[in-house]
Amino acid sequence: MMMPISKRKTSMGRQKIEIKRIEREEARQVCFSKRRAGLFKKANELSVLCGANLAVVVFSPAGKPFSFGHPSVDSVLDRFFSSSADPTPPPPPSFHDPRAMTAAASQVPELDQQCVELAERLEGERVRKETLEAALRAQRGDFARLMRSSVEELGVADLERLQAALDRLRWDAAMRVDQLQIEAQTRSLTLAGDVGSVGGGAYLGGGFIAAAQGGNNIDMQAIPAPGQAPAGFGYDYGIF
Amino acid sequence: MMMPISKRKTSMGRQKIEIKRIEREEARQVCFSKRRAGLFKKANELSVLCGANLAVVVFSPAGKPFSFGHPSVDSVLDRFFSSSADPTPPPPPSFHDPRAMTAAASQVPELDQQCVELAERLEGERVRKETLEAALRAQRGDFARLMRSSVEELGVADLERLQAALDRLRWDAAMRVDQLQIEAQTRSLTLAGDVGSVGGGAYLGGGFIAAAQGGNNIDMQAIPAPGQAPAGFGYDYGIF
DNA sequence: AACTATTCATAACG
DNA sequence: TCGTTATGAATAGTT
Repeated sequence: MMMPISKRKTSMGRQKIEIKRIEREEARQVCFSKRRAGLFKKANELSVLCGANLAVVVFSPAGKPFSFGHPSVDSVLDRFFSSSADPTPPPPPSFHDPRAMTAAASQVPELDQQCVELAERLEGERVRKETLEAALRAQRGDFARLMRSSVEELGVADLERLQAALDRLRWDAAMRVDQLQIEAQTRSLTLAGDVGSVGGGAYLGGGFIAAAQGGNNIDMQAIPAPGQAPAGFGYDYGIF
Repeated sequence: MMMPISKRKTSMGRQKIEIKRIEREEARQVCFSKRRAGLFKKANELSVLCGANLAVVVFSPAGKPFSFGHPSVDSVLDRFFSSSADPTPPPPPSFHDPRAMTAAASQVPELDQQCVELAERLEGERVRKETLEAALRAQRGDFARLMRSSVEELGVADLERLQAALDRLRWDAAMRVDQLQIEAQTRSLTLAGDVGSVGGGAYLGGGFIAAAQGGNNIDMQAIPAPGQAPAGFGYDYGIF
């Protein structure tokens, strides 16, 4: 066990540290980089080893956002929101997009007209939708900020009023959904009857990402430019 | 250096494994539990050491959702969405830069982070209260109008997503209401080690995983089953 | 960024 | 699921 005299310890090795905020700015930044990489690696391993869907979103001390997701950040967060938001949909809608029935239609000639109408309506709707979604996206940030600020800074009374407002909005939306459904059903009643039930061609508008198993269909990226929309992130799922 | 014959290696220790899907069901579940705990621990350490805001959402192989966030999952995801949707916070000044007052930080590691956050929130509230409330009222009105007009135009799929989104927002607000009410109480309870399972039955169990290192304001939980109030702290929301 | 001594995480097992 | 152990991995401090 001879040590070459000339070669003493060249490192103190890893020292034990307390888990508390690192005050020294530079050290904090270095630690962040290392540990963020480690965290993402762990996240990836977990997703691969166990086939788990997961998303990680991290803001650096400087405010830069980083994210990791399997199969994608969006799909995981969508799933998360859905599972947490589902509790109370009052007039539970049973089937989805009228678009789904377009394919199922037209066996009977006289019903083609219905299909055409629906398709036309769809087209117009699609155009309008794009415009509106853009507007809504613009609003989304504001609204998110509104929620955040209200959630953190307003009192209970304000929050309850806000809840009431949200309830009304949701009610309006639900009413509208029902109307559209009834309308669609009425118009295509003689067609295929009940078109899709629930699961059918459900992901027409959603665009679900199939999880590539075995391989690594992952999504790991950093958003460098502060003050810019994170390129490569598709938050174009429509609303939220 | 003779080994006592009677005492061979009692463990193979950690073996190197390939990062690929674990096929054996049970082993996969075990691995998931351990690694999820490890991931959350790492996430917590990162948030504490570097003061980073972060959120982790994980679905178990069985589909059960787990989440960890600092300061909270929602706030981080809202910020994430905002930063991707609207990188340039206009009138409402950015209230989210914890780094702004980090200089005044720690001597007492346990309480430091909390103090900073509380002081931050208080300060922000004091300075912006009137302005904020006015802005919120205005924005709320605008948003409501926008939504009302939008529901007339959007497709069913979009409307359903909107419903889900509104449900989530309402859920967030409800959570916050409750948090405001119990904040003082729970603050003293947030110190705990890792807690094991998320008890409960099918799919989404109630229950939670609370873990706080160094007395930080974090949020680690499994979300509740649909139709149930978020359980785990032993209180009831009574809002829905 | 690279290096290394050390702490930490965890695969295998009871 | 929980505890133990030996070993693979992550990383704090230094260069």
